[in-house]
Amino acid sequence: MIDLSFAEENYLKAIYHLSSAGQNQVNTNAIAERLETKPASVSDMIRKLSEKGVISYVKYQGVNITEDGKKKALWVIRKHRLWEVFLVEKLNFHWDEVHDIAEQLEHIRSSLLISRLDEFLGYPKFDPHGDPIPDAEGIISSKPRMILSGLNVKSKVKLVSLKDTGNAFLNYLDRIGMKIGSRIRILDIIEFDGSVEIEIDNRKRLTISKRVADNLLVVAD
Amino acid sequence: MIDLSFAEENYLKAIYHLSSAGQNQVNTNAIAERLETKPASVSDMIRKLSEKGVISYVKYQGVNITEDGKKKALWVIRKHRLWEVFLVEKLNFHWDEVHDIAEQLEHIRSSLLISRLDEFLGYPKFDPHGDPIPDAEGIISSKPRMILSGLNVKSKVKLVSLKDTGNAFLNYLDRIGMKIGSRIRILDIIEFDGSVEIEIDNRKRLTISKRVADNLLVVAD
DNA sequence: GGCGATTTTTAGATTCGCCTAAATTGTCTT
DNA sequence: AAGACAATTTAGGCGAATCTAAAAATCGCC
Repeated sequence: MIDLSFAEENYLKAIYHLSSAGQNQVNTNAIAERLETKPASVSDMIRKLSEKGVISYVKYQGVNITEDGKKKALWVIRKHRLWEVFLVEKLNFHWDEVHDIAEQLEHIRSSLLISRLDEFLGYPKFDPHGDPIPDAEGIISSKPRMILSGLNVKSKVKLVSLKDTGNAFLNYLDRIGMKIGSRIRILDIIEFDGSVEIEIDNRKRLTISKRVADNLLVVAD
Repeated sequence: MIDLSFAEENYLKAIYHLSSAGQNQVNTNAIAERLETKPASVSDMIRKLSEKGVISYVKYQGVNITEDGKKKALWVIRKHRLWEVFLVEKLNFHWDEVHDIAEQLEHIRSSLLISRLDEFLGYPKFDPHGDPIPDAEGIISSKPRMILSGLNVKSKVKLVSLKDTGNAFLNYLDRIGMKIGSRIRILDIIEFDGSVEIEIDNRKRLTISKRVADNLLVVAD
């Protein structure tokens, strides 16, 4: 059970994300685009990863991640998200500043380090973007996330993540007093433009545009 | 001012340590031995590092680190030692467990991360082994370390580091109540076998063997 | 001061991760 | 159903970092 290289871990992570966010069959170009590399490089790496048993693939027909591959990907994701919590909670980074650093830290090899870090952080269940943190066995025990704009009137949900993490959007959310963890009740949906009337934390009522609602990821509450 | 690769950073660090622990001229074999690599690989890397201006060298005549190289080496050392403090102080690692992990963490690229970490740790001046932590400018402001067995009677010193970090030695120190930071007064030195009578923290008196005294690094107090 | 031993460098190969260019396979449109 | 076009793979090459084997330079001993 030899370790994967940094590059291999990054490919595997990309394949995991693509396959869990869409169909099972992940295609070469999608991986290349996600990793900002060339399809030819992806083909090369796919061969190596499949020799190592973390993905299975048939030429010209895309990639499937294996159970072993999924476990390894989730281990990297666990490390990434725990480090993000550390950076935000302990080192006072803002949640939109931590990705690049966590992208490096996720490759540090030491399972003892990660279990100690987990303990130090108080066993967090979500990272600062609202994404769930897999446990040491790679199990994600959390509700599926949904996009607010896809829900029905009267839904009661909790904000767990954002799709857009640009400053303009973050500032807007600050201004209306909405943050990760906020309870949201959907009061009405305007058919004309898709804007949504909501109540935040049982206190504040306001209307948000469809554009905003498209970028709010929530779980049933 | 392009970043050095991980391997380049490791070579530079080794060269720095060798040149500050001995003569200026560092020879190829010494570097190879320290990095557990082959002299041929070292020759190759030396060429590259000197092209980048971090060392200067004349063929067959060893290596000198430049000012720029020293600065870069000290930056890596600063990161290494701060991470060691983090691992011991925050994650409850024992000081003899942290080296391999810090060896990985020292290559993480983000000066903001390091300044935040420094702040989080309360601007420590020494790592868990007693080695001084360079500041952000690469300046080490701390007294030179000495070996206890080389001092005279009546010296008053502070324990800052150990040469032997094996478990047997650490257990012994625990047992006699000596730890990094302990104040030590030298009461007498037995000529016959070089053992040393000391007083620890103005409380406890005992005699330690020369062998033990050889492994205690102290600074004037 | 010369010669054998040691140190250092060079030469040539390998693996990894990437690239470009070209060939191949698959899909879609008409 | 046959091209045209898109996706994918192969071929060949490159730089980084390593190695072994061999050549070159230096050191040190007599």
